[in-house]
Amino acid sequence: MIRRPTLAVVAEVAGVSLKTASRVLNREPNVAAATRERVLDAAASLGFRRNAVAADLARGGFSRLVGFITGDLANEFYSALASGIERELREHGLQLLTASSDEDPERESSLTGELLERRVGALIVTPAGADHSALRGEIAAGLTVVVVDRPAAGMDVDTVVIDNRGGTRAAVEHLLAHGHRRIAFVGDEPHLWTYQERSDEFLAAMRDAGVSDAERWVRSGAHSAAAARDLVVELLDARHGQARHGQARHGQARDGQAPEPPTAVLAANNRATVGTLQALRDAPGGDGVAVVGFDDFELADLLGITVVAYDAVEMGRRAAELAVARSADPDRPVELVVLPTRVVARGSGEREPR
Amino acid sequence: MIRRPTLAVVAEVAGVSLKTASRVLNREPNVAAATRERVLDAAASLGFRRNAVAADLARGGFSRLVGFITGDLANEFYSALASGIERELREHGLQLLTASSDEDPERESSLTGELLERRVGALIVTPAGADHSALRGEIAAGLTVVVVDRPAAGMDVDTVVIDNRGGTRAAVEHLLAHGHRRIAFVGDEPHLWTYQERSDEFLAAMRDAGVSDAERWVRSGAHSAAAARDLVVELLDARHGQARHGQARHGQARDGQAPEPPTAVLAANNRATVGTLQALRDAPGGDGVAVVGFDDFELADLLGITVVAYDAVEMGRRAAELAVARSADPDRPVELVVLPTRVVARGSGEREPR
DNA sequence: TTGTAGGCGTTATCAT
DNA sequence: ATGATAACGCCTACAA
Repeated sequence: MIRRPTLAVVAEVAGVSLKTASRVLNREPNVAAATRERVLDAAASLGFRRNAVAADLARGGFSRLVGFITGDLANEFYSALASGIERELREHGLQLLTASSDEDPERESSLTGELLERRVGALIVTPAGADHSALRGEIAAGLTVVVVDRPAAGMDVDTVVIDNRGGTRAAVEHLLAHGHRRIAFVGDEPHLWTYQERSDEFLAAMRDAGVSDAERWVRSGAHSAAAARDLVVELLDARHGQARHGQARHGQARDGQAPEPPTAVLAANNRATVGTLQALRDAPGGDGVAVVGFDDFELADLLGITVVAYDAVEMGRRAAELAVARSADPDRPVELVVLPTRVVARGSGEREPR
Repeated sequence: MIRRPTLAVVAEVAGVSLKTASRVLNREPNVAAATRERVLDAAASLGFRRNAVAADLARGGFSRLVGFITGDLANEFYSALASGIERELREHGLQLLTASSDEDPERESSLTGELLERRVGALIVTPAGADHSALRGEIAAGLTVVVVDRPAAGMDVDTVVIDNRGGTRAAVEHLLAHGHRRIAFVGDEPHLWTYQERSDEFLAAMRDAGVSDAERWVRSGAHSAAAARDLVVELLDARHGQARHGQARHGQARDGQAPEPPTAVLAANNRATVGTLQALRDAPGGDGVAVVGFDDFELADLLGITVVAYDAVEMGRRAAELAVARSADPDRPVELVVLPTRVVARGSGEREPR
């Protein structure tokens, strides 16, 4: 195991000083063409490879690495983000360091620590917890932080999100336009920002359409497809309808009001969509119910599922872009990027109510 | 933008030498308890964070980073790999640096270079090209390389693959057991190792079952769902059958033989599966055709698709494990890990031929 | 255009 | 148990 040649060796072989060799290999100006040649030849013949570790240390401050802390890399949404981030970073000569928090705030903060030890120039985060005290200190100390997907409460940092409200409203209006009034909303955990945005706007849109008691059909807890499936099965069961569900906040039956099953479902995330489809397949009274899902997914096309789609790769790219911009100019105003969504009609959302 | 406190500062505040502070923070033995306390206090109060860049440089040789060069991070298979890799690396205090080659050999080699500059301790690669001359030199120089998914031709390195032949044979036998004899094989690009393994074994299994002319139903080029769809539509069109397809190597019609459409399709990768399903939905004569897909996917369950499944996250984990093991002992024998596959019956593969 | 000196923040060696 | 001192490989001044 021979040691790699260093810049000093290259310089010696080329018969120049270390600094001159450095200049050549960094494409700095003010080097005679002949000298450049000699250095390049020497480097090539030695198989020289600059040591980015040493370079970063010498330069001081941050390394040319950017950290990405995600909920779970195996999740297609996060990996799409990672893909967009990596692509953009490369344009700027930066490398991506990824770490999965498993949506665990504690793990998130320990990962943050590890990445900071690596002196990442920026941290791109899909915040798991609500407490970002650790990060706040770092930001004050000059760390660039960009959050994606959900804003970080109480932290004034660059943020990239999608237009959750716009997408939700478009979905609701799409269903309303096809004649639906009894529309159910099946969402993830209520504490998630995206849940709140989407459910709030769902209710607002319904209210604007003259449906004032849409709360009856709002359900949360669809963190997995299985949970979503159960929620929808229950919704479809007209005999119990809304009253049975555990979440008193939303599910209250109004006295004397006939429980009616929804004719359409707005599934507020991709797992909810899958669960909803399972429920519609399995439960009596499931067919004919319209579905619009938030988040596009690969087979939505084949399945004919109407969705609210957006570009996750672009989201990642924009986040990386913000990270780079802020690193270059720490004083620039904080930016909030809101990416558009669009309804992609594929059949499931265009069924008329029976 | 204040500079971070260094170990020297911590030592000074604690009233000890730099080396002692270092010992404490690295949990080295031979430090008096009282001294340890003082150093820990100083570090905490200063908000000290070790600089991994400097540490790696001082230690010399490799950094505590591992590189992963993948075809496309946005692809769910690769991101599953990345997830498994990252999880395993973390156990060993290593961090993951990811880079996407877009399956472009040229890009793969430039990424390799960038990662090597970062002095990664190991490189985990899903090899895109056939030429790995650059890597070979590095391996000779002591770099740990592990390849995943496909072996690297002409390089004797640790490898993790799935049992492509076993999975293929199981799928074929599954279909044979349900009465199919006219089974089509729809695969990716012929130059891919996985294609070769799967198509070879397909033919062997068919031959073993007494079907000697299964080549008639072998198709390649299903790199995208759309391409796969076209291939299957053509296969189903009994009037032209196999003769029409451009790939003379496989598709030759035998003179005087009646063209018969297949009663079952073995889709050799997940995109091929999607395309096949689209074709069966759209083309006349498509329904009733049995399908088994290689690679499991999220909605296979909902769609009732029988697949050859395996654990991609585990694949990544094993690769990382090998990388760690070899870094620790460069002289250990090269290992080839073959992960098992299993047929998951969900309906589409159990249809009897009409 | 080229070179010299000093330092980046650790870890390793070898004393004490 | 502790500490001085020299690497590690490069870059940034600042000369020449």
